[in-house]
Amino acid sequence: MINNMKSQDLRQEFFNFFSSKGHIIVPSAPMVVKNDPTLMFTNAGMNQFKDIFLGHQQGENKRVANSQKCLRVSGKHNDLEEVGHDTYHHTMFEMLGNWSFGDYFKEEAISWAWEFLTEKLKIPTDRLYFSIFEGDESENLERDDESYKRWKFQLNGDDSRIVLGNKKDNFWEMGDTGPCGPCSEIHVDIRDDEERKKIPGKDLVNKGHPHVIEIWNLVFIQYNRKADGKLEYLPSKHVDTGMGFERLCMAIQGKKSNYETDIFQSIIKEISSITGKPYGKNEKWDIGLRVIADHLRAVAFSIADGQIPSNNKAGYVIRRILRRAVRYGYNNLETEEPFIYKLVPVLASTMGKQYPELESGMEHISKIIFEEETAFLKTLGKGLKMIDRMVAELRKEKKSTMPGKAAFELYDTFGFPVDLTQLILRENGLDLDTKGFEEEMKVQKERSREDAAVETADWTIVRDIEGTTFTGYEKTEDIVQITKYRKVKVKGKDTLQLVLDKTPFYGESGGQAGDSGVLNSAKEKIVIIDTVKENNLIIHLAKTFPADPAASFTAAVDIQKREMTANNHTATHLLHQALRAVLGTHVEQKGSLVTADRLRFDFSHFSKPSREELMKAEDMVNRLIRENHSRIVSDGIPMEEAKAKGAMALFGEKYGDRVRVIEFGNSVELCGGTHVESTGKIGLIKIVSEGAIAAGIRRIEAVTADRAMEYVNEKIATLEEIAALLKSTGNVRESVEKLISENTSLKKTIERFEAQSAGIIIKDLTDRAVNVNNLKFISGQIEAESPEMLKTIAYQIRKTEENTVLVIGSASGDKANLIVMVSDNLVKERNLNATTIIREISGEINGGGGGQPFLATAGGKKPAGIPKAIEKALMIIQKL
RNA sequence: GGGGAAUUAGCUCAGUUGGCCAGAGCACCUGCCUUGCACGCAGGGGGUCAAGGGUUCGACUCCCUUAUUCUCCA
Repeated sequence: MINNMKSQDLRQEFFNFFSSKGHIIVPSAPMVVKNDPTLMFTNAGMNQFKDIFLGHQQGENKRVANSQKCLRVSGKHNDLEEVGHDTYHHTMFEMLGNWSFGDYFKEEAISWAWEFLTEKLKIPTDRLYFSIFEGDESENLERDDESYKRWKFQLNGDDSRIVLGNKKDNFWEMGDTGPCGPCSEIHVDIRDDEERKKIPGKDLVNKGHPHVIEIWNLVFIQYNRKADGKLEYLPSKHVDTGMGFERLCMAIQGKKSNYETDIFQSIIKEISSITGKPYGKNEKWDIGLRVIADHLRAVAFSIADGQIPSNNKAGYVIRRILRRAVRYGYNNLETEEPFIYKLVPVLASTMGKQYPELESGMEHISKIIFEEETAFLKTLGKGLKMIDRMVAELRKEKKSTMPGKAAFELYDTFGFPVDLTQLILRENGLDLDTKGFEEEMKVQKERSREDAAVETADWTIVRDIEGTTFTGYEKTEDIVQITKYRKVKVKGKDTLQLVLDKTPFYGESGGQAGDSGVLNSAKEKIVIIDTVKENNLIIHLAKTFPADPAASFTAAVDIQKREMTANNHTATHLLHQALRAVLGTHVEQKGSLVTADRLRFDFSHFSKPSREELMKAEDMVNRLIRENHSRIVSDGIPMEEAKAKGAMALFGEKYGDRVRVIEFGNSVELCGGTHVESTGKIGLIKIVSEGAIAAGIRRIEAVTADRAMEYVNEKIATLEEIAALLKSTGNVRESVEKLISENTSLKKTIERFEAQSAGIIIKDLTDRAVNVNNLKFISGQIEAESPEMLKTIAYQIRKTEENTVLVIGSASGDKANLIVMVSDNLVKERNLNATTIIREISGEINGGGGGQPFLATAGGKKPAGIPKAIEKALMIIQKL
């Protein structure tokens, strides 16, 4: 069956085949899911058609086929830590599929699968096995005889290649409820003839043998599972098939491993040439090569879909995958420099034809990977230093096990992978307390979970009305009634939540802060601090509970705050447009916060925008403001129409949803927020700051309208004040520069003078030195500007005089300072100690102090005691 | 959203229960040596120890607040 068809041709063959059977070939949906909160990544071909199966939406075409890029990093059959150790697990893979939405069913699906595999691709029938659902008594489900008959027909009446499968293997369900049905799998046996003679392939189906594998699953959706667990027939039946592309290539190209197909070999060859580690020579190298080849695909595709590695959610998953690749490079292939980014062009040339986003985004993808690699290698380097120190310490203490806590600290705080820690320990003949590590990990997880916990009381229902109507687009004041309320305890703090039948209050969402305001009834006034959104429910956070919840209220939004917020929100849209114009269309919104006071806009961009670029963007927004573009709102239009208008930034919306589009001139965005009527109202925008928040993501903060004026005026006022202070009428900068250079030279002059005056004092003091008990005793009260002066003198004398004890004091206001210096030779030879001396004498100035044997200081509140303290010191020396 | 860590010269980093007036390498400047590709030697300049507050005789070191960056968990 060795066919040697290239992967690209094989994929095309699939499209051609199903195209000839009346299917429309659709492009792959993004691998990174933006509009389904239950899913971060596309993990199966059917994801993008979920709504059609659920009956929420009609498909445009009844017959569709495609190749879907998928990512799986967790789940029962896939653990990230396993990828690369075997020859068939992947994080990212392609799923070929053909779909029927209420059109053809089992007969066609089976006969086409047969035709494609055995006639088009010429896979010998004696290598194929077909499983069908055997039925299940507990569900009262019968054997899938339709499929059985059809396969038997294809096999010319020979049913020896048909295998019965149980509910676990051959009954597919989307979730606990929803569409489901029997499925029929096609398995292929790619073992050598010799092995095939020993054990029949039929015995190995679904037994986890790496060379007797499922390659195509045909799912026949004919039931709907209801909430009570019962099954009912669907009015229209669907076909959902999925064929693992990498496996298919392996079978057709006569390889024993997915990684030996041309899909991966081009990448692996490139890694080999960079690292000098060929594939197939050494198991350790092979694992590294496989891991990197696999992860490169996952990471590159994610970045192409706009998901940059970051420190949470989907971005964190991508970061972990990339770091795992770096780790294996470092461990198994001895790479110490970034190199994965160099592989992007090879990947783009292998897969770019089918996935053009790889080619167009090549430079961007490389850059992001390079930065991430560099950052992680730096982290590793730091960790290695730390672990070396820890190993040395363990050795010194003659311990053989590193505590789990230490390894956890390395991991948790410094991001140093545990497996590396373990490896290094092993190389040094040490162990790791893995149990302790796991325990620390558990504590960390619990802490995070606890934080998320909230205590929620049940709703008190006032009126039995479902949901809330938002009237805030048209009004800022409305007559409303309370439908329910409750108390919620978050981290020990009570908040009071009110839900209204309708409300002009905007609930925090889409980055825009919630409204505040008041609810007034005939008898009382309730202050609303904030408004939030929980799913589609608008919840008002109140300061007090109403005494009479059944009363009718006038809800009034804080208009000033609302208007200021609207200024900032519209300005955010204009800024987005301007950044795309100035920096390029790779700029995409990654987050946004709009409050009354300011706006914050996060966007994807790989380098720091220059001052000029920022000014250009700001200028453009100000121009758009002056051009006074009017707001055009299209509410409740279908997603497709919004896209046709050129709407940017698709977040959280599901395919087929009704959406709201806001337009100002050429700015078109999907947005549920509140905006100004025309851009002129904003008046002015000023960018206040710009910085990085993650690799490849920048953040801009800006102010508008009154706040922008305040900002500008403040800056001007400061400048004017400085000019006034400098009495500079012309160039303030020159004046400041002059001032600075003068200042430094003055500082030096002072230093010189201080040294000089210290010199005079020192001379004076040394002149009055007395010989006591075989040593030189220097003492006196001096006038010092600061305690620092005493120190300077003491260090100076220490340098010039030997065999000396110095005791000097100075007074500044009502504070007294003392310093005692003992020459090094006296410390050594006669065991003198400045600290003991100062302790004994500092009582005289009502203070205390300490220091080292050669130098000690003390401070106190009785300057009059200085002479007495010095006297006492002399007595101590005399008594020696 | 929560936890941990870091921030010291232009750059990369040391700085040990709070105390020898804050150090190294690279870079920079001056001089010497020398035809070389990290030259060598001698000397020198450069620090609000992230910012602000507190404790102390004394804080880079301890405590609090803020900012920025890294990192783990959700």
